[in-house]
Amino acid sequence: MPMELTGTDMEQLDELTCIKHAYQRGGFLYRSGSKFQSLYAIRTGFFKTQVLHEDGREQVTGFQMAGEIIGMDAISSDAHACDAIALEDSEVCEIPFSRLEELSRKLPSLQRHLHRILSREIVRDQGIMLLLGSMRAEERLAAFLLNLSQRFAARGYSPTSFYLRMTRQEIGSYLGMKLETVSRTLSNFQGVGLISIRNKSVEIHNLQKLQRLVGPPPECI
Amino acid sequence: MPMELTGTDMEQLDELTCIKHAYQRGGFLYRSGSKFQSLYAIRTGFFKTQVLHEDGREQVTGFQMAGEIIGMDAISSDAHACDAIALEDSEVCEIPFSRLEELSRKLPSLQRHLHRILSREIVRDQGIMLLLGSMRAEERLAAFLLNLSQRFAARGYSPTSFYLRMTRQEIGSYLGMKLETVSRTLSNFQGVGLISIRNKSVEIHNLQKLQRLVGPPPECI
DNA sequence: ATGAGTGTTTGATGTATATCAAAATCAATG
DNA sequence: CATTGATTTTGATATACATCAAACACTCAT
Repeated sequence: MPMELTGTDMEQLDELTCIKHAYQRGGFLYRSGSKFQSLYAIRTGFFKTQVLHEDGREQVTGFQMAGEIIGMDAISSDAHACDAIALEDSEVCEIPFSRLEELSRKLPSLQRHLHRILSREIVRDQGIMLLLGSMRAEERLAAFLLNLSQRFAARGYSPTSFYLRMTRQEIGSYLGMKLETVSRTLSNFQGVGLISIRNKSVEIHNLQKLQRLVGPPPECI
Repeated sequence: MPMELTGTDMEQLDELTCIKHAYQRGGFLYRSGSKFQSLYAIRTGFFKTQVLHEDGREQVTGFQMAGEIIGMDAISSDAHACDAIALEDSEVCEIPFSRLEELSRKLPSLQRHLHRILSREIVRDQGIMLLLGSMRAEERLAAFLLNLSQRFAARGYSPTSFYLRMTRQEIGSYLGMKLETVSRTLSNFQGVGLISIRNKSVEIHNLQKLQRLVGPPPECI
């Protein structure tokens, strides 16, 4: 998990023997309200997290992929605050949180790492607030595609050609728009030659143009 | 800061002698990009945090009041990710983060407390994502007023009569709507007798009705 | 293969909220 | 106390996105 640990630290880290679990597509990693015990490191696969409003409305709060840690919202109340659902067959490492806390008291570098992970999640959420609060549909979708592109690239996959694991409906929920608007906007992008999209396969033809789209609102150009 | 500490722990906690600072209204507690050193506990007053997009757009990400901790977004990158600005004359306690980490290695209850605070911020942000992604202007504003109400109540102030420290513009930025829409919606609330609002003084006449407003979308009633 | 069911696209229309604009109110300062 | 600038309210209009609806394409199981 952490990369910047010294040799002896590393051995102690082994104590944090995570338990591996497999989840089928559609399976719940955890449910909102269930007792908090562990964080989960995604080894392979793809998840979404969503919060449900009493009245049935749902909001997708994130899409998580290999190497990312999930479940941190539950620390504050000892119960999970959202659902986590596998979007494809996946493997996760369960990290018992009490062990992690114990160990991070002994290993300052692990402690620092944990704090960074928690903080990174806060920064990510703020980015989404910016997106939801002040961007138009086109910009949101461009930002979304660029974000996926970067994360795939960071994992050694193509930044310009990838497969969407989520439905238009889930993209829309995440970005605060309706599935029809998602579909229309993607079609527009294709229409102007920015991307090719056929079902869930995306090919980005012009990353820079996409980046410029996220930028200033139309009146400012 | 933490309430659930044993006696001897408490003495050690004294080592975490925070440095007190005063800020005038309009003053920056920290700026986006500045080096991260400390978290800040607000003792008195009122702050806002905002992220700025390159192209000038800004998004208010939160309003913080006495007793709340601020600055946690900066842990992940060692630099602040947003601005924090005093909305009235305020006092904060600076908590050097390296000292806090050090001490929380010795005091499990402090460690746990810190983790909870970080996690609570994540949960809060998810709530705002839900609000921005799936609520209408009326619901957002009702949720906003109720949230302020609860937080004032928790501090011993009236939950039904309080003073808004922020402008309509700042409320709008926070809630993802324009200041005119904020103004109009507040006028509507007043029109139907839900609240009285004169400039920045709010009086809530019917908390329950306000609560019901946050709930289901109109078609579902 | 074939059909059922789910997900996607596209069109026509409606509506919530943004935009533009002007007046009214408030706060600060000399 | 008067003046200036910021903030707020309110109205008229525009527009981005939602809604409703129907056709179309996948996926999966029989």
